Amino acid sequence: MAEGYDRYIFREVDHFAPAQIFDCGQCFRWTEEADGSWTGVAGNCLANVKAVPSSSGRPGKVDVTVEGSGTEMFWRNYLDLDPDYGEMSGILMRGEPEIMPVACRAGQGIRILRQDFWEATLDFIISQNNNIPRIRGCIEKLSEKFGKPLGEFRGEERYGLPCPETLAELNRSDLSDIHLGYRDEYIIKTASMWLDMTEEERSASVIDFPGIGPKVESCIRLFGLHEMDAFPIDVWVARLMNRFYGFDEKDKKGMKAFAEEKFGDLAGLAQQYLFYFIRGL
DNA sequence: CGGCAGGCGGTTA
DNA sequence: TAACCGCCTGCC
Repeated sequence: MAEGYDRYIFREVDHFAPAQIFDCGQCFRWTEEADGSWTGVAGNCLANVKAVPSSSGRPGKVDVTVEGSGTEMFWRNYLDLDPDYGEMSGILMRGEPEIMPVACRAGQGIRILRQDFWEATLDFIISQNNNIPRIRGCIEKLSEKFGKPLGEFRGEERYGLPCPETLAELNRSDLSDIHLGYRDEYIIKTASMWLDMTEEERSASVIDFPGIGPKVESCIRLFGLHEMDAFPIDVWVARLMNRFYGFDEKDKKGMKAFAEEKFGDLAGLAQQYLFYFIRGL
């Protein structure tokens, strides 16, 4: 290993499966290495994360190797290592006896990352009318072209996500080689609006940014503001709600009310278990 | 080539 | 308020 890396070992962690956390649609910048560890970018910090299981079902360790400025506290917070996911999934299982226990067991290594508000905003505007591999490609290309170089990890240079100041200055033609389609306009407008607002104004009016409707807003609230009661309904969740609970796939209102009643404060976590479960079927 | 997936914005009644 | 369609790219 090269010099200049910091390494943090978090002990006694259970409910932590990188493949579930980084590949369940909440983030787009993490990729799996041949050894089963995951490398990715959060904020302007580059890291490699590895789960180290211990014997016979005891809580294991999370091994984080960092290139950049992220502190131990930053990564503990970003990976959401403090909340008791066993307790939270237990509450969800007891509240809904039909499909939730199965979904919770299938995705018991899921945690909801505490991502940056701007990062979630940019990512989920790009996610509209789009699929995960293409979203990942767009965000990588955007970062390579307009983001800050963060250093190399295992021979590959990585870049931070472009800041709103940079994107607000661009024309649509600057973004044409990223292949964002009509979303390029939303990104530029949102970036310039972002700069004129306080943090309170931004979080109070997420849905007023161009390119953000109810679904994208819910994603930004859940993943960028860690509002655990937000319940994003994408096509997969709508299909699941139809298949297992008999909702009409267009009845988003009914689904929201159901989620609020059954899952309450933990609806967002419930959504992640359900999303992970239905995608695996 | 056509069909389709994906979520928002705008228009219509 | 709901119903509908266009937007853009990539994959089948």
